[in-house]
Amino acid sequence: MANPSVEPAPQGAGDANARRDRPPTIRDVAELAGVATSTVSRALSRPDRVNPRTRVRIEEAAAELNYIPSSQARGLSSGRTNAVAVLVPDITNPFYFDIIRGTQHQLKAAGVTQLLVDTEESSEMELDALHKMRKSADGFILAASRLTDAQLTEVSQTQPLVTFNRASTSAPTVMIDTPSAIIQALEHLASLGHHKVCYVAGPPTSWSNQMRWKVFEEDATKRGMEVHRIGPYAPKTTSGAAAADAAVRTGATACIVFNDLLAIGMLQRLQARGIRVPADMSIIGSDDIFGADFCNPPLTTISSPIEQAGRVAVSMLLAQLNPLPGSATRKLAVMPTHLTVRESTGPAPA
Amino acid sequence: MANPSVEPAPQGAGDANARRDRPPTIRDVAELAGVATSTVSRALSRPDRVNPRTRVRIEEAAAELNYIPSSQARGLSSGRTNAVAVLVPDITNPFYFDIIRGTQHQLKAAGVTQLLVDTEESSEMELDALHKMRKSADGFILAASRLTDAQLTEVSQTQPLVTFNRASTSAPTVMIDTPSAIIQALEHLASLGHHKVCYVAGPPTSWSNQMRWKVFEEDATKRGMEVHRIGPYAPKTTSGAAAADAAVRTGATACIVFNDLLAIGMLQRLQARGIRVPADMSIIGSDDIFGADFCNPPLTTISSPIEQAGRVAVSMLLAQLNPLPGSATRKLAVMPTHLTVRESTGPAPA
DNA sequence: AAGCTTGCGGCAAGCGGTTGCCAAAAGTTG
DNA sequence: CAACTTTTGGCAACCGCTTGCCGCAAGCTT
Repeated sequence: MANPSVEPAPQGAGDANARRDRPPTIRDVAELAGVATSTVSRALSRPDRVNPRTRVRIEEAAAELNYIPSSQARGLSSGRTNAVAVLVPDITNPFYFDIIRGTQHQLKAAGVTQLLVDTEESSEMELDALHKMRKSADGFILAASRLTDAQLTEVSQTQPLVTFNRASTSAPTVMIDTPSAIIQALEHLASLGHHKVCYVAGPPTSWSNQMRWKVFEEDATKRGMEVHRIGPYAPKTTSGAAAADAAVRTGATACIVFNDLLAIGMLQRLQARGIRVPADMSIIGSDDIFGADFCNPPLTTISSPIEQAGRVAVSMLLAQLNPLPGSATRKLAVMPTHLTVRESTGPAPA
Repeated sequence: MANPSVEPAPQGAGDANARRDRPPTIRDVAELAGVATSTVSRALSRPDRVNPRTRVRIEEAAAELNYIPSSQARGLSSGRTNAVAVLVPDITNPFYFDIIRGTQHQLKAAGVTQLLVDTEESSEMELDALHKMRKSADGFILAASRLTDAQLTEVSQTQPLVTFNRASTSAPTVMIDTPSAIIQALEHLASLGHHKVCYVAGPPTSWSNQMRWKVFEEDATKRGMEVHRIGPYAPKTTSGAAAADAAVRTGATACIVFNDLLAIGMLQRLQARGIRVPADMSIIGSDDIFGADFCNPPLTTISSPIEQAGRVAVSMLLAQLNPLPGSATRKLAVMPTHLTVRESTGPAPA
């Protein structure tokens, strides 16, 4: 049981850290530096509150002991956890991966821990997580929240949160500019001579699904197109087959699909059925997820800066958590979108 | 200072929770139940330690107040955080998404929080995270660790961890059975008449990359094949172009590629250059990630139960954290693999 | 040089739980 | 019914860190 690190260090203080078996606490540092724990605490959190000389001494002591403050203890007294929970409806969906990537990146930069939660497309689970974790997270990022407006409002009164792709009057929101994207997509289809278009709907509880449909209908009607709508479908490639079959039956020559996952699923089914894309039917997806560029044919899709959106969401949340006196907190960020034309769209069949 | 919760509830106890502004603490529960906080604590953690009647009373009080113990405070005294950190080299890589999915799922089932960390393929960041988070996580799962054996050994002495896809004598490991998979793949290629094969290498620090190459070389040589090796390449689709070009230059008719990401990148490049897959060259990937089934052509690949591997990793870690008297902790889990033949492999060109 | 401002750092009271220890209560036994 | 054992539950001391309050000493003013 002889712990080799018990041996006194020959001389260099560099390896003094290994001396204790138990992780060093603030008290150890205080003792080593010859000050009170409170001073150590301040030296580490508000450095300008202590004399530079003392601070240096403390920092050296801390470094020597290899001291790391316990986030738990810190959280206990400060009431903050230094963690943010990110709630996504489906961790399986590459779209959310991109979001997670963005949030993770930005949170890490801010030294905040990310708590990832998969709500499995269920508003109950979402609510439950929001409730259970209210003590363990300083704030929440709700990606594509399934909550009702009322629920959202209620929750946002208790805890800081920002929603993503879900409009809310009560909480800051970052949104993907779907409307203009849908219009771009319809413009593109119109220019290719399509007259009969179909919207392939995603989850009914998805706010962005509703928005997309609304704009789609309005704009397509305005253009005098024949408008169809099918769905709802689960936003997964596996739902693509059913969607593809239904889409074909509508007689539309082009589809704008709720998201890329579904669109890719449709692509596969259409190919299996010998329906050529884009010769027989054009397909436009949404999100430009991983895979959209190398599927077959490569998917024309509405590109959104998803990862960046994740970053912005974090910034907004952090701004809310640590309000800067000067700047008012931004309540809404709209991320620009554009249509990425690849090979799944082409001229309408004659 | 009148505490509103002192008012007796009219009758229904259901909405009593909304009464206090501050989240209820164990003290509130104790007061409501008319017992000491210690009793509440025990009633909630070791129910058999208190009288059933008292326990029921406490449970009711807790429910009424909507009490949720603070994991922070609990952790402070118990020394546990109820969180597990999962370290992945690159959160961008779909392969790790699958792992994360698995760990997330299993951790959630166990009521443990997942702390996700992207180490950016750097052993320093990995070490750093391991160090910085030793207080905030009860254990670690290292996916495809970039650490040296020595580092791994050292770290594993301080904190509970399990490695994934990284052999280790010091820590429990879950591995993908790469060797047999590579052999299957070579068998497949041999049966298609390929004689010149090329291994497209991934990151040199990746242990599984080394293993794959080792087995590849051995087995291909045994079969009397002409063996090539190119690389290393970053495991990203964008590295695929360079890899494809290099692969073509070797004169090999088939490649086994470090992973699907790289393989898909190669596919794209080969197509762009007019080199037909599989007519001119066969490609075999590894991991069967999202996208491997719908790229063009669909990728023949080594399928691994990645998500399940994540789950197993969690189980092993949790077993380590809460050792059951009876069962010895498993030190190694090997996940079976199989070759999924799709359309990127075909007969060797004449 | 005396009086005053200001900066620095210590004291101690929490933050919300857990847990060892012990006394009171309840149950057993002869 | 007394003596003894077993439960049950309260007291209080932490866990590691933060922070309001306050005293001291150094720096400044006149």
